Amino acid sequence: MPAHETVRPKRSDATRAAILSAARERFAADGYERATIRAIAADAGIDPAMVMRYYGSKDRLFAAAAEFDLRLPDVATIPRSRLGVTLVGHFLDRWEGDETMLALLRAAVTNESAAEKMRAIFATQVGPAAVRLGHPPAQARTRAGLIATQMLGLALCRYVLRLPPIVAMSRQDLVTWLGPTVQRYLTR
Amino acid sequence: MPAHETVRPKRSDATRAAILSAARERFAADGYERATIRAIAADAGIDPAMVMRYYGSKDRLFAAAAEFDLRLPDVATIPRSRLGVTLVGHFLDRWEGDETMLALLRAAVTNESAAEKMRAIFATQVGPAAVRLGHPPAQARTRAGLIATQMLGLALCRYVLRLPPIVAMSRQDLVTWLGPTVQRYLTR
DNA sequence: CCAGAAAGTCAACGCTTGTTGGCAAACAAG
DNA sequence: CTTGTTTGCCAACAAGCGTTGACTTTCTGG
Repeated sequence: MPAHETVRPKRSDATRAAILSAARERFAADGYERATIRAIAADAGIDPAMVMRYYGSKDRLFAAAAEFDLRLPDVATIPRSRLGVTLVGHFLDRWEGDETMLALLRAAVTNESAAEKMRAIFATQVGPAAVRLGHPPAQARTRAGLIATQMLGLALCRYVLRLPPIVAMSRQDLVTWLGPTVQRYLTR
Repeated sequence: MPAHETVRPKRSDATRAAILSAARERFAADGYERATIRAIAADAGIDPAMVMRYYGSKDRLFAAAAEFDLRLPDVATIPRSRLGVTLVGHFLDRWEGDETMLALLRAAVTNESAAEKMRAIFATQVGPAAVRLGHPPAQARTRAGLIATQMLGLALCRYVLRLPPIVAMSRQDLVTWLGPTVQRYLTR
């Protein structure tokens, strides 16, 4: 197989993608243990055995389905005074457009490898942003953690627990209320 | 049985208590579905059938084990400027001394009746506190929800996900950082 | 001391789960 | 057309689950 040619898409790619998409949905809706391979396979319209063939085990399927990048903007390009509101808005966009984060959050509560993935996201994606703002590394890690408490708490209350007052709030309301909090955690 | 006499403690009360205590531990450590009746019974040193006899079903056992009262102090007696730090300290005390809240949080992510219980706690215990501070009811509910995002987010990161920077922080650090946030959510 | 109730044990049920191996159909290459 | 490989389905497994009913042991009131 010549390396310079584009690899021809395999016939099974569509199935793989269908499995991954169904898996994200189920993990997001039900959490790790209640999302069954059989249900995921049924959603994808294929046999449970195919899930095993392509992903090996439920654990590895979850690992593949929960790959997530926050895609944080470069904080250096954001006006200092608008850091908080911008980031809160970005988190909301990133979560509502893709249920991967919800799957990860629901699973992380009872699954250790999912929890580890969540820790890695804040350590490797939010932490460096705080460093770029001029904070020493140790302090940057703390600030990233504080942002996690507020933003994951928001996700928990709005999407998982569905607290009525939080569900009722508009995107703008949330940005207005939580923006200053994140601003303070990031800039003192 | 004369009503004026104290009811003699039944012989089974110790067992009932042991089951409840083991159940709280397991639900807190493993979440609702991974905490098995068999494991709870083993921890309590009795047969799984006893759990069924005394609590009827796993659902009802959980309901009994997750009864929780925040025991919020009367906000009217707290100096206005210290409301935030006082409440954050109180939440921390209430959570570290009793794993019921952790059991409830872990279970609420995948169990609807646990989620309902969590919603009720903030609606009936935190909401009224905001009303007592002079806010109109609708606004008080919103404020209680905002406090939930921050305090449940803290519990999630510190006790469930175990984010290292949040685990490393002292009680005093947390009060200092989160106090002003809760203060703002409560007093504008 | 004795009958009846309470407390506790034991073995099993029906069901669901992740996972496996064998076999049929569809495709690709010669 | 004939191979060999890829893709897929089917049936079954071993294990674990919540739950049940029959049985034995322990206590208690008269």
